[in-house]
Amino acid sequence: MVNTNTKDISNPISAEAKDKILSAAKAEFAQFGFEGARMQRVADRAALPKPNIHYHYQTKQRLYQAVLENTIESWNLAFEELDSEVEPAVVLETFIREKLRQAQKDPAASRLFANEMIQGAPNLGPYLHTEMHAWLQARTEILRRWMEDGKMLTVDPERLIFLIWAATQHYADFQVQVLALLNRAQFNDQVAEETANFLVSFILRGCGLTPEGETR
Amino acid sequence: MVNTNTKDISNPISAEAKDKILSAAKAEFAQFGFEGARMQRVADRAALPKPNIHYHYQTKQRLYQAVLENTIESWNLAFEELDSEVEPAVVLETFIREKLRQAQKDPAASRLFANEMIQGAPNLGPYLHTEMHAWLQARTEILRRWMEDGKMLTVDPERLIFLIWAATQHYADFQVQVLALLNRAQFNDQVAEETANFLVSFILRGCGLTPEGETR
DNA sequence: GTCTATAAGCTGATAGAC
DNA sequence: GTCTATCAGCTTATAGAC
Repeated sequence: MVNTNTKDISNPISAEAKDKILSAAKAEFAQFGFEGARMQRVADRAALPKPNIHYHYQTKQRLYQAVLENTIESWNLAFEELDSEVEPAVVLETFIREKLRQAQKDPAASRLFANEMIQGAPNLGPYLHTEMHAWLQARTEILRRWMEDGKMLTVDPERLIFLIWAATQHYADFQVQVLALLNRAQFNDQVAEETANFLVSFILRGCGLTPEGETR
Repeated sequence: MVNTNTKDISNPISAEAKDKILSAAKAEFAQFGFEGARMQRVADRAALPKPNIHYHYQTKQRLYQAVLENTIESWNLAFEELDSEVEPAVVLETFIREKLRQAQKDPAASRLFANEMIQGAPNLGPYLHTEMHAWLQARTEILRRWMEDGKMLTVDPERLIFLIWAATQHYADFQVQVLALLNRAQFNDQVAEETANFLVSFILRGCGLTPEGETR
């Protein structure tokens, strides 16, 4: 095996097919989970014959892992920001808005993880205890420092992160419920903006960080 | 069909078998979703031969709908409380603690709904637009009245409910992730208590309802 | 009502032509 | 690398004995 990268640069046509398959598989696994996913539907979504999928990824299990790795990659890229020296309110607001933006732009990624977690993380179990744990530790350390410095109220930092994750991912994972209950047809920019504004002001207030313009 | 109830009172033995099947099916559908669920695994979980499942519920689809209806029933029973004349802080605290208690006691119910929503609510679509919509309307009306009366800060009432749902259900749906990141082996009473205390004080503060003992 | 045996069709995966 | 044809095993569901 010469090249284990996601994209095989040596053959653009093959790389394009692999990307198309990966994207189709992501949607399929996100909606139905690993066991519920069908290779035929992946092929249909990618508009390719079924054997092509097996040619590029051999088995359903390998395809699933490729999708997971590919998604985690882009997932992590976006959230390194929460470690700056700027004001807590600004950092938290950026974090919340970015998470919500991802939930709107790529709900399939969120649903893919939700499915994997609901099933008990059979594939991402090790990841939770290593990279994700380390990521969380680094963020909570920053939060703890802010609390010690009196820059924000003292709250359980891990559970604060959990709440932000849950509250933002909810708009991807439960999108159909949210839209039905809000009488909206789609999760467009307006709904996203209203949601972001609510979440930012509500969560900042919970952290003792009075949103600007609010009188106390 | 004489008796369409969940429990067939006329035959206790049969009723017991149906309950055992329903409980097993709930666990299976909660973990794998409708398409990922296997009738053989349902039978194994119920410790019954597979044909018995089909004798009582005919098809996989009917079994799934029976599980959904059964779960919604017990789901709704617990949340009528949010319409009293007592203090907002008390009502919200009761609501949050009750939701979290359910997430701990019956995580399968939460995961079942999560799976159905992630898949786009193919079976609960109508329910979202009728009963659930009506339930939410009634609660947000109470919240709006409290806001008008100055009893709490003015925030988007629908999204406040969404946040409480998301934040509490997270501990059922993402339990494996939460436990891994908190370095805990199980979601026991202590973890639940710590979580409830965090959520209550954080969310009440977000609503402008200072938790008792907090200095501002 | 319960269970063993089995049918009919679907699903992941491959053989082999191009 | 891509596609048609196809296999082996699994999955839902039922037939029929008890």
